[in-house]
Amino acid sequence: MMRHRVTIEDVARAAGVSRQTVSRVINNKGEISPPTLERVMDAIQRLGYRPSWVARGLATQRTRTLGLVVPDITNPFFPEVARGVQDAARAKDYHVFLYNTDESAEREHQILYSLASQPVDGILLFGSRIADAELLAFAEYYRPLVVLNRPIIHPGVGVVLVDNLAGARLAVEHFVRRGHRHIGMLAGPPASPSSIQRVEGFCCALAEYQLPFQESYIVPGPPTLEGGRVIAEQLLCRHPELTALFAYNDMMALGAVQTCMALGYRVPEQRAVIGFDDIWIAALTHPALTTIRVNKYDIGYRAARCLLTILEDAAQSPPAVEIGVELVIRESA
Amino acid sequence: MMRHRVTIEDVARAAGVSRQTVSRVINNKGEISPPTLERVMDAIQRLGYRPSWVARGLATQRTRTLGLVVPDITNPFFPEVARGVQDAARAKDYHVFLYNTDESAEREHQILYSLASQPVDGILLFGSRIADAELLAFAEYYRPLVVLNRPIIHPGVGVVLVDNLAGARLAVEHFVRRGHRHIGMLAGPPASPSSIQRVEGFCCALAEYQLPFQESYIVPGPPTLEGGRVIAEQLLCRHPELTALFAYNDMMALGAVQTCMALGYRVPEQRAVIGFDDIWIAALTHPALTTIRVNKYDIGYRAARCLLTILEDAAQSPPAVEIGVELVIRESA
DNA sequence: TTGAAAGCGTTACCAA
DNA sequence: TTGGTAACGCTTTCAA
Repeated sequence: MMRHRVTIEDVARAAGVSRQTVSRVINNKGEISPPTLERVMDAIQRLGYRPSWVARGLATQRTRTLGLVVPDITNPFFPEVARGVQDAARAKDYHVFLYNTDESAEREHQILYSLASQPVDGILLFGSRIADAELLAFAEYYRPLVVLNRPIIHPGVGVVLVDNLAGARLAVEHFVRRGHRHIGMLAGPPASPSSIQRVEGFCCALAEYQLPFQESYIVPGPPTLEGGRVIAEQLLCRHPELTALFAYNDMMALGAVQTCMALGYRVPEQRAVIGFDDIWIAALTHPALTTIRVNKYDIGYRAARCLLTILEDAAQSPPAVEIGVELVIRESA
Repeated sequence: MMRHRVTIEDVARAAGVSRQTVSRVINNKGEISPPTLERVMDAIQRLGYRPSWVARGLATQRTRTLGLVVPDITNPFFPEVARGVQDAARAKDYHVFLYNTDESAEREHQILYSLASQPVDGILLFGSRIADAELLAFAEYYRPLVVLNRPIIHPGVGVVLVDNLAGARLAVEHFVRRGHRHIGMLAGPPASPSSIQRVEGFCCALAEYQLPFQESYIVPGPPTLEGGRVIAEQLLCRHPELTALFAYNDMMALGAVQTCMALGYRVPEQRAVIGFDDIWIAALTHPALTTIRVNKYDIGYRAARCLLTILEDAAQSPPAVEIGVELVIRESA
């Protein structure tokens, strides 16, 4: 059986000093005479003492803990983001909790407020699906928070923005260069801000190049392989004139490619497809996917850095973190 | 600014009862008269009171928190595992911390002992790379722990075992059925128990079918696409007689397929490849990968269930969780 | 340079 | 059914 946890008290007794002195030693705070230091260190060593995170948390009101909220860690976009967060957190000796919302606004709400009951010093919210007003209300209620792709302006709230507009434009321009004029779009979840932004960028670019457009050239759907398949089929059957498809993300793009091939079109000769994100699989499929690359690790890393900055410098609200995008030309377009 | 956190004290005062009573209400413990209950509930509501996880943790010595340790969440094997863990944890209202060891025994050691300083009630250790003795020492030192693919027998330590031996045998049998006799293996990291087990199963099956064998038919390497490429090239160049390759995991298998094709072999006609794990990408590559499927979500889910059982029933050491495998025949073999 | 005492927000134990 | 008091393990503040 585990014997009584060794506490600061035990160490103090063993070293013949007060708890206070031990506390000073483990926190490198205040001056301590070498002999005392040595005795304390020795006692800590001997007893295998490890300060309790929880007790310390209660005393300081800080747990050195971050909450990372994503739609689904199984979505290939997020592991890299998470990794970036963890690396940044670890460098500052923070721990990170992980939560999945499953794209459900209700679940997200629930997680957010449960997080408020303390375990974390700050929250990273990626792929948020709750309404602006609700997010704002939460930001009001809660402590440090960093959100992805939601242009919220609020003290103590950090913002990470992916240049979705530029990305969509890049895709359209590439299609145009390849001689396409009729371009359809597989949009993502209607509640997803990044989908909304990509659609907007798409529309702008279309207008700019004076390309033909109908409302039904854009169809929303779940951001999955299956979603891509279904939407692409709808698009292609209803609009045979479409020769190019721009997808909200790579998974949908992959589904779209599959549908094209199933329908007997050669890709990219007869139907071209461009995705978004450049998840690692994009380079390995056949045909390899042309896509808009987003540095996912960077999103996580820089978002976490931003959060840590806010945490250490309470007053400051750092400027928005901007994440650039880039066109990666492979085979599908 | 956030005003003073509302505490149980505030609620008690507002409801005109003692803290104790409030505590009873939020924990559904003990009998409480309806009118009191109502007043307390009302006060909680009005004040927006949320019990502090940390204070509760200090008082109960339980944080309802799990630590999940994996080599790298970016490795496509682990997101699903993590998801399983999280779903199981969430069902019991536990939170989960995530850590990456980067396949480094030293880093793993560090994380494990840092976890011991409290934040978690129990640990899930997947893809461990530390030595048996060290793991045992830690199990001795530490609280509830569940490990993957390490046949550790120790009270309070749960074990999840993937049937790697059977998996390797399945692969070899399939090769044999397809007429292959000279089979090479791309082994994983030498320190990985699951790699060791897969190699062992491979050797046994080879012997059983009296297939030709040389030590150099098995070459270890990093469990990545690149690792697979390099090892496959070594194997194929040194042993042109090999017509079939069994890989430690799907990433290596994918690399092996690439090398085969780069070397001018057709897959599966001239060189066949079988992977392990059945990560989701395996079905999407060209050729699609024949592989040994492991239910990754299940690993996480059942491991977490096992840990929670130990936590709730301290004495009990549940039986090992066994995870079956299955051959998935696609195109690469 | 060191120590004593109070406090962080909750639960546990024992009375009332 | 309810309340008082003492933990839980640490840091902070103030003295010595």
